Amino acid sequence: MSLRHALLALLTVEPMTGYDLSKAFQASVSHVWHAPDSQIYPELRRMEADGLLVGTEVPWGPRGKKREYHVTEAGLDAFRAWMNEPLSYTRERDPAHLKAAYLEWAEPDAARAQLRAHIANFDEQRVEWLEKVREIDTGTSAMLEKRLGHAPASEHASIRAYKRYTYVGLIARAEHEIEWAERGLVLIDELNGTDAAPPAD
Amino acid sequence: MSLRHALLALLTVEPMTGYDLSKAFQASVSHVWHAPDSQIYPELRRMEADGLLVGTEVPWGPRGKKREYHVTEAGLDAFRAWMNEPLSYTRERDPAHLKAAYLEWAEPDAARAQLRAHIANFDEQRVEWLEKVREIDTGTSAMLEKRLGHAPASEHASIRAYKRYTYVGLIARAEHEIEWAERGLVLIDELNGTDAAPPAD
DNA sequence: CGGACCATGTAAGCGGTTACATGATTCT
DNA sequence: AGAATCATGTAACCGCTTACATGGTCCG
Repeated sequence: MSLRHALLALLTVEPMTGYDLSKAFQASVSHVWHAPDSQIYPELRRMEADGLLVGTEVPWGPRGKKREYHVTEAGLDAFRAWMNEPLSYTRERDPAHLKAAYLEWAEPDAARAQLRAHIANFDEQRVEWLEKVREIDTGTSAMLEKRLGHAPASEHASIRAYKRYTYVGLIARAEHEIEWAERGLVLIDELNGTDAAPPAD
Repeated sequence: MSLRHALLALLTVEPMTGYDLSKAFQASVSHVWHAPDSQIYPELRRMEADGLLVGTEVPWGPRGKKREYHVTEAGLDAFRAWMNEPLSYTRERDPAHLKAAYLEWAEPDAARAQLRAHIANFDEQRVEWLEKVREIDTGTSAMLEKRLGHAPASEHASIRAYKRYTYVGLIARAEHEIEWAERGLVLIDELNGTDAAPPAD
């Protein structure tokens, strides 16, 4: 049910079409939340049916049209309610750590490749999030600046701070995952005796 | 598709029933992977149909019976193949960080409660994993000791080391999440001016 | 005899993935 | 004219959750 709230979060900035939201997901929430078109369009229809959004047909070119959604009062209430209610933490399901626990079954090279992929994955995320923080700090995030434009000045500090806080936390987590995988690479070498003889010194 | 491989991982130790596996999930893989009975039993049937397992009916009491599964060669091959192939990293979907990014929408107290729940959740996990590491170190993990009993002595170090490595990594991650949430609590206080006046000293 | 535990599922539904399908617009 | 992009979905399937259902065993 978080897709619904992620969509609400984005639509609190300004009315958007399904296509806009799809792009916004990639540009602004990517790596915190992902959703394909095939999920976004039907969900928007459902949200409209539930009264959280109102969709209006907007002409686009001579024959084309698009549907722009804006949040209703009920939608804002639903979003605030979600923000105020505690999250239910679901059980861990972590394939990378599951595999790590049984790494003795893998070929050493496959085990190394696994951990290198882990590093590559989180390094990529890290770079993206560093860029997000830079955008927050330099005022070059289109979505954030629009959001600030519609919010009272008294809230600007909070809005900016919470976004920054989120991304900085994700960067730290990515760095932790990278360090963990790097320790794993060392461990694989140790267990497979790549070092000729441990120096007794 | 990881449930299947988690089940294979556990069944490489010794033959077990669905009920045993359900318990083993709670005791040994809990918080790395969770699966309810309603998922385990049908999956075991499917795995048997796919030739990865063989199930044998074992009498249990005067009229009762249970089905004990053991891994076939094909099952071992499938498990090794999974261990040797790289994981595909799926997109992030992280409700806690999604909410954190929009914390200005929550009441300060709700925001605090949210972060405290985050701390409680990861603190609980941390305690469980610390206990797992202790069991590994003291040789009091039933599953691990059984596993070592069936493995050549030359592999004991690796088996133990990878399990330890996994849990230590998870502990570090939990601690990171706790630290992040604690920074968040400080941030909420700062933004809501709980401190009467910042000491200029 | 009752309560804790052992044992094995079915069924409905949900959120998400993957693949497919269609057509208009804008720019070069 | 063709390519990139804008725009909106449908359909099949999959893994997982939640709720429900049933019956046997073991021990005090």
